[in-house]
Amino acid sequence: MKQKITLKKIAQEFNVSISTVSKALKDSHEIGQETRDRIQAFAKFYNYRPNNIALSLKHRKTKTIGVIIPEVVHYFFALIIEGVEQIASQRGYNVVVALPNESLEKEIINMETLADGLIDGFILSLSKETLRMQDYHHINEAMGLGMPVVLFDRTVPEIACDKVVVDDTQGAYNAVMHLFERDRKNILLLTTEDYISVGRLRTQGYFQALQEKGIPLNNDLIIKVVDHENSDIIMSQLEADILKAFEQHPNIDAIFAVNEIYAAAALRVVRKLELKVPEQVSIICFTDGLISKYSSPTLSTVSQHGEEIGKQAAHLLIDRLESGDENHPVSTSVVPCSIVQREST
Amino acid sequence: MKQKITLKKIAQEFNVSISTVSKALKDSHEIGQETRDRIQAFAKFYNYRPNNIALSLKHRKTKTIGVIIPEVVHYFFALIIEGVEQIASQRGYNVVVALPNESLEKEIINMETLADGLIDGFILSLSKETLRMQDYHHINEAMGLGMPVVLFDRTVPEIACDKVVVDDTQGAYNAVMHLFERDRKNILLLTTEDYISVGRLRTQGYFQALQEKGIPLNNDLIIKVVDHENSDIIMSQLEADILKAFEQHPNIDAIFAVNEIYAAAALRVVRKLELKVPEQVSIICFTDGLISKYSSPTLSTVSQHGEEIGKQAAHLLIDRLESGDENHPVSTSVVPCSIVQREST
DNA sequence: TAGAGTTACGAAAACGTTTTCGTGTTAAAA
DNA sequence: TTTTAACACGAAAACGTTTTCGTAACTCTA
Repeated sequence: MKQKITLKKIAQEFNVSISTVSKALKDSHEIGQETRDRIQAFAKFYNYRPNNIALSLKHRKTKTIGVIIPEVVHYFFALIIEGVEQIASQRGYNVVVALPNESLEKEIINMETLADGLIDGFILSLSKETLRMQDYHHINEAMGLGMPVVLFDRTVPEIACDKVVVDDTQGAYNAVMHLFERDRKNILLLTTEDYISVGRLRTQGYFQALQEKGIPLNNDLIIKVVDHENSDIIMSQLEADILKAFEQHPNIDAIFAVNEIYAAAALRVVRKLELKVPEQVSIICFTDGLISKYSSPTLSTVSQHGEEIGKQAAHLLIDRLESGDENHPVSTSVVPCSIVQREST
Repeated sequence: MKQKITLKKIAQEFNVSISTVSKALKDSHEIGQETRDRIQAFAKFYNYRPNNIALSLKHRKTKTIGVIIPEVVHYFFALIIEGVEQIASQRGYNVVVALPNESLEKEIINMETLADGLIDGFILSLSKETLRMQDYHHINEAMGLGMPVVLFDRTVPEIACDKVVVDDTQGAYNAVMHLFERDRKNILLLTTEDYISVGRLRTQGYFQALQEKGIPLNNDLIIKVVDHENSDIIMSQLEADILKAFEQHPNIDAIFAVNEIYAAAALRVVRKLELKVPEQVSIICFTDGLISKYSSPTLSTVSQHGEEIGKQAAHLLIDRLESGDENHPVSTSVVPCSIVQREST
């Protein structure tokens, strides 16, 4: 096993000092042309690469940013990462990602280990548990220690930092309007409990659209999915609820789901009832992911433009990092949603 | 902004040396009980946490392992990460993940930046492009520099390192047998081009099963999907191919796909043809992911137990890291597949 | 030929730790 | 009282860099 080559070894080889080597490799005019050439050739031959750890220690910054994603499996989050990576590499930063898997405890651990010198700043979306517990001390602590944080998608007002959010209310409103345009009147809403901000906001959008159309709110047409560790239980409960809704209200002619998993459940029930999509029942949902794209019929969705969110978050973070200004004002950027129409509407 | 607290600052506070502080925090008996207590209390109060970068530089190891995943969006890879994380945190390691997005170039960049001091070893699955180009120099270079590598899922014999693979051939064989047991005779195979090892192996399993049943190979029943940057083009081409196969061979009564995306395409075509699943056509595929779980009907799959793969890979890597033995023998561990039966068979 | 300027390099500090090896002080043993 | 041991702590090197500040040896200029 060849050991990694260091400045010291090169210096020994040429009987010069470490500083000379360092400068020679940076093509400093302080070093004679001939020495420079020889050292550079040698370094190239042995594939010298500076040790990042040493650089980080020296410069007290790591040029890497940490992305914390509650759950990888969402295509949406995958897009975020891609967006962040694009901008990061453009602007000379590395990206590492951590996956607390919706757990507050792991979120804290992830943040702490990353914060201990490994990264310069965070881009993160809060885990469900964090939201439920309303425990944000770790985020605020990190910021208190001068570690910038950009929150995206699942944010809360209690944390004063840069944020990138989608216009959930507007997106939901548009989705429901999209259904109205197709002469749908009785729209079943599948949403989350209110502590999930995005669920709450999307529910609001639904309300707004109804109100504007002068359609009275019918609580029977709102199903709030109760979260549970076991996703199978969530799903079967949800399907039962949807079935019941259809039994009580056979005139339901559209479904709006706040994510594609719920829409998939709806699709199963609708199929069981032998209703035609989209002829008898239209379906539209948030999250333009794999399930919507590959289900049959394919599902119309509200796309949140994950990549764009990732890009903006990265820009926001790096801008702050490079401003060096402690009082850099916080900003919230809102990226609009757009409707992706497919077979289900 | 409070600056992060360091040993030096604590030392100043107490008018002792840095070494004393370091030892006190480690509860060394070299330091008087009283001093120890006071320093520990102070450190706790100010929430002292050692700087990881400095530790890494000192110990010349980072206690973090890098996982390189060609594409996040696969649920399978998400499971891998979870498995790795579990074992890693159990054994005191951090995990960072990089996502080259199926590109050889990004794979190389990712590896290089991580290798420059950020991690102690790699767990990775080769990107499609890497496999196509058969360019493995970066992997071998990393290993040459004493950076251990564990390959999983998409592996090649040209790289001599620890590996964790699924028994693709066996899994495919079992899947096809599963179809035979349901009296299916004419099985359409949807597979990849042969340079993707897992596709090739799964195709082999299909051949084996047919051979054992004495059923002659019919090339019309084998569709090899040509890869393309634009997944929509892949999909529509695939759907056209499947449709053609059904037109030429109306007696097709089952489909075996090497991944769930292809199965989703099959499902769409079958629906278009108004064939009942599973009554008229059974479907089974590799990759027990979200699409299979949430499609309707739900798809039977060959599960590769991603989490288990991740766990074994992590163990393999950490074992090697901690053995300190340059000649630690390489091993390949094979984790069996199992069939998850759902509505489609 | 003295002074100034240039060239080509080295010494050393710094980043935050850990760890080995002293060493001065005090207490116990001979 | 001298020797020895235990105790409590500090100095310094090391990890691999970057960077500031010197400085010796030349080369000009006047």
